[in-house]
Amino acid sequence: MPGQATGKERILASAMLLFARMPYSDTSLRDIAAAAGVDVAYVHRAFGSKAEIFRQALLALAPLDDIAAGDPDGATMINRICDLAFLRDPRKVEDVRPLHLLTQSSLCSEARAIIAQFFGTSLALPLSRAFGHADPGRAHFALSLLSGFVTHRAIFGPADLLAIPEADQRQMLQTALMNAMLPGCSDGVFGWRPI
Amino acid sequence: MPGQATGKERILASAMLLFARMPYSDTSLRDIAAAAGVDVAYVHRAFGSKAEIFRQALLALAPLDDIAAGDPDGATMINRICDLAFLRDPRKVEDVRPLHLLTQSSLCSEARAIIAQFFGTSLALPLSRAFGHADPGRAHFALSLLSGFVTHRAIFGPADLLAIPEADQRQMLQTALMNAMLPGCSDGVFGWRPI
DNA sequence: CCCTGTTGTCAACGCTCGATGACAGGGTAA
DNA sequence: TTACCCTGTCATCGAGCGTTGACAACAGGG
Repeated sequence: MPGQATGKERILASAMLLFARMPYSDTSLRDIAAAAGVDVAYVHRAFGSKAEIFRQALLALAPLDDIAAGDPDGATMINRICDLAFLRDPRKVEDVRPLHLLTQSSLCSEARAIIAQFFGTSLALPLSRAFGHADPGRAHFALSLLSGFVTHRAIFGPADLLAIPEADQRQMLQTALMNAMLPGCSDGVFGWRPI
Repeated sequence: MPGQATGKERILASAMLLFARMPYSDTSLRDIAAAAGVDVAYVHRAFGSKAEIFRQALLALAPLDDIAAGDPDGATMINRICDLAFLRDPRKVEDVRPLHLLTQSSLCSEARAIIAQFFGTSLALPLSRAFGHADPGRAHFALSLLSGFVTHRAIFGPADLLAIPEADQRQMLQTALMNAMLPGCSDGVFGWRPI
């Protein structure tokens, strides 16, 4: 945490980091306070409640809205979505991938509505549109595979999976998402070829 | 809970139900005790610890060991694994799918090790073997997609996804897993044809 | 100067949690 | 009968949680 930032900023940065690293219920205000170098009471005082801190940490990830910019085709869209699973956060908050903050707390009731809305409007909708609105359910299906991959890798981190070079992991994920979106995986509608 | 069953049995049945419905950390021994109609102390006394109850609930609900019975080929193995996501519990414990118990608590640190071991030894290993040990990382990759689908559908339940007939959902999932396991998805090594 | 708001600390509250020690009934075997 | 385990209850413990009230330091404006 940079010492130059104000306490509130340090709290939010710490919250983003910790909420992306462990689920909502496992992240205590005392942990956040310790990481930000302030008192527990001030963490609560500055934001009002724990749920509000989480909400603001989620909103701070807002740049994900740009994902549908330029009305991309299916392959491009999937490529961008895969970025969320592999690219680090633009603010370079350590090793936090943007999607981690969504998946880590997906089981938490306070966060569920926000996350569900994000998946629906910011991801599934543009993804479905990029494939010609073929079948909106298919977009949700593909995204469920994506979030599973992100969660599984982050939580369990099976050695066998991590042994695969990241470029190959990404290739596998892209293929899986593309196949999920295309009813027939071998027709190469968008010039796509399975590996 | 049937009144004829012994206390220990009622506790385990309640634990299976509750652990599959909400994450480990949100499920208290007091909830389980109330559902089983016994005292909190006995829940702990009868099993030793909360983690042990969870472990036994896991073992009881998903007879995952049978999944590799008969040394099945890849397609059969994937078919059986999909059962975990769609079939109800054999004991007909309400609407609980076996995999729910695994995915609901996957984010909880206390349950993580237990679940990780389950995924590794009871699922990934036999799945990998069914495909000729080709690439153990690929099995973990496929399983991550599976758990993502189960979790996503259970937690968010997007209307567009639920609108797809269950048989079609299953077909999509099977295809996705098969494609994930096969480096080339169109060669039909096991007589498999994409939808 | 005083007044006021922001930033922050300290100590503590009430609550829920998992876990324990003491103990009671009831069946069984010696 | 006596001894013993299994089943089960009651009261309680210590720890961690989110939250709150009281208050200190410090700034800026009148």
